[in-house]
Amino acid sequence: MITRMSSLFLRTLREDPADAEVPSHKLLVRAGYVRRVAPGVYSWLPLGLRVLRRIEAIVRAEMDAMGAQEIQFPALLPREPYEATNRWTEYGPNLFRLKDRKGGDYLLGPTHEELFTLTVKGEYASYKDYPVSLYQIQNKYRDEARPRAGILRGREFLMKDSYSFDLTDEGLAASYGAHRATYVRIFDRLGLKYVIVKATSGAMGGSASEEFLAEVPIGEDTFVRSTASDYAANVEAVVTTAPPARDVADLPEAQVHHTPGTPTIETLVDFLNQAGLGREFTAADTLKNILFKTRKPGAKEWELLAVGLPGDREVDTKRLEASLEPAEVAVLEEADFAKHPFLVKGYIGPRALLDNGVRYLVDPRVVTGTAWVTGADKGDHHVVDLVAGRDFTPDGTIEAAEVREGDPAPDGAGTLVAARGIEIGHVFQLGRKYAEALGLTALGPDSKPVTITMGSYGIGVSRLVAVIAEQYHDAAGLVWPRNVAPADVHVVIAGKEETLRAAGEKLAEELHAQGVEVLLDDRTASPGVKFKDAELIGVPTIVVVGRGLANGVLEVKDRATDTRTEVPVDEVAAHVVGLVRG
RNA sequence: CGGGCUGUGGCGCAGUUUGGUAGCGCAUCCGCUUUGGGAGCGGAGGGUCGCAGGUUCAAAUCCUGUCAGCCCGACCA
Repeated sequence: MITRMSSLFLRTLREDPADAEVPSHKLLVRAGYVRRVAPGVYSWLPLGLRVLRRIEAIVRAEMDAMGAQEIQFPALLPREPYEATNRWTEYGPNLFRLKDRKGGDYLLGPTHEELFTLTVKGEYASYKDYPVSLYQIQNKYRDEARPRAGILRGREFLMKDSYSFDLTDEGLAASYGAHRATYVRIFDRLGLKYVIVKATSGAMGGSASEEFLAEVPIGEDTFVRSTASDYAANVEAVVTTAPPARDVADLPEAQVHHTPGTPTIETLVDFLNQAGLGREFTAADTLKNILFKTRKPGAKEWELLAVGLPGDREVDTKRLEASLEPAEVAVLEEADFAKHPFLVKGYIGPRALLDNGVRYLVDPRVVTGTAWVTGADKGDHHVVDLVAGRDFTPDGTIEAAEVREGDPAPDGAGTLVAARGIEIGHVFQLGRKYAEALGLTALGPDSKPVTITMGSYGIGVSRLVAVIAEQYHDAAGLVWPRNVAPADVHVVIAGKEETLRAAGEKLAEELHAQGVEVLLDDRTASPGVKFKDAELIGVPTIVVVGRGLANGVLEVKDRATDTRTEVPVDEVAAHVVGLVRG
């Protein structure tokens, strides 16, 4: 196809839109790919729609190749199925709800687990029907509290979601593996730089969950990876490397010291180092005990929880919550301290906690044989050389301490560094939650019902347009990878002479005849305008039909490297076809 | 939900402090010139200044209220 810019529905902007912050948002708007309609809601203009469709086609091709079957549900859904799984209420304010003229409740689907499950239930009844994987590529709706960054995080977005249905856990594992491999192929074809991180499976009780994170500086997810291996994980999933336990036999006795005016770790360390104890203390030698309260789902009563951490580490709330899920966590309030006089703020030690039956979990670094400076359970007193496994035995360990750059990687190779990413895909062994809630079973060979086990897998298709733009742009504009570019080649007629126009038209026809998608700039604008637009739009190959024509050559530019090659006119078509076909 | 900032032609902004005929750049249209890096000159169209109420002879400007947007955080994934 030849797309003529003289008639293309396109208006590029010279200036960045005021509401755009991140590069992809600025460039996609400036280059005329998308336009904002409402917060988090965007229109796709012709060039943008082409990129979206090309990404969608790659996703579809790979999903089909793995044997998943495409179906399509409505975006407008009735309340009932979501009532059955409790998500009508559980999903909270992020759910777009609406009423029909009769007052009936509807919603705009945020995900479609219920519909997929019910549909399979409606069609399949025998074990012989399984396994099966279904997918759709469909708009999703979430009333995000704060949409941002253009199409990177919208309230309407295009998502590929698929679900696998298996009879057995082994089957689910295989379906999960197949999806994961397919995702790798999709993201590789899209040219993305990404990592696969372990994700917490959350309250849904799934056994395995991984996120595909595209590495972009403006990403909203922080993850860590190893300097020496391909280990990468969400901060919530990092497992602390614990030192080996030590023999407690030769360790000095614990001693209580009067430590006036030391309610914080900093003041304590300063005090100890001036107390003449014959050694140097650091914050990492102290054990601080932080009080929380937790409540199990459905329970009324809060339960006390103390977390013991090396004094140089803060609690990472997300890691703490992930470790305690599905229970709720809250910090202890003044009133709670008042109720438990044995908790001496600033001087809480393991003994009072354990003596009073408070659940006490410690950082994995607190292994048997480690000696600590910690609270002595009365004001202005600390105990030195309190040894784990000898003087106190915690109820267990917990991953609650912050992860820091330089910490050893859990796989033993290298240290951790932080990076930013944005989620582009998620694979998740859902298990039987939805099948149980909605009664999806198959009759086995013994005529007994078997509850189906499910996997759920998502790819943010529209988000990928922005993510690719984030990874592929420069100061002048977008730089699309060939697989997703809105055209294969951008032919610029750089001048007004009829000979230039004729040569440009002829080249476009030749390329078109060979199946190359051509964007032809046949406008009357000045060459400078056309060059700027070509760079903004970001088609990977630009052919300039200009002053070189007098010498029988055209200029072929590579958008990414700015390499310019002069090619004889009658060889240009073949040259470009060679580039496009790679 | 908390904090900060902002609402003025299609887009980007000035004007608000100190009330007095609504302005600039880009884009659009017409004419002439120009054509290898977002052209020049001349002309033109287009805005009830987010909305409501108030103060005033007079409000984009001051006051009250309200709505919306953006950014940071919380939340979500």
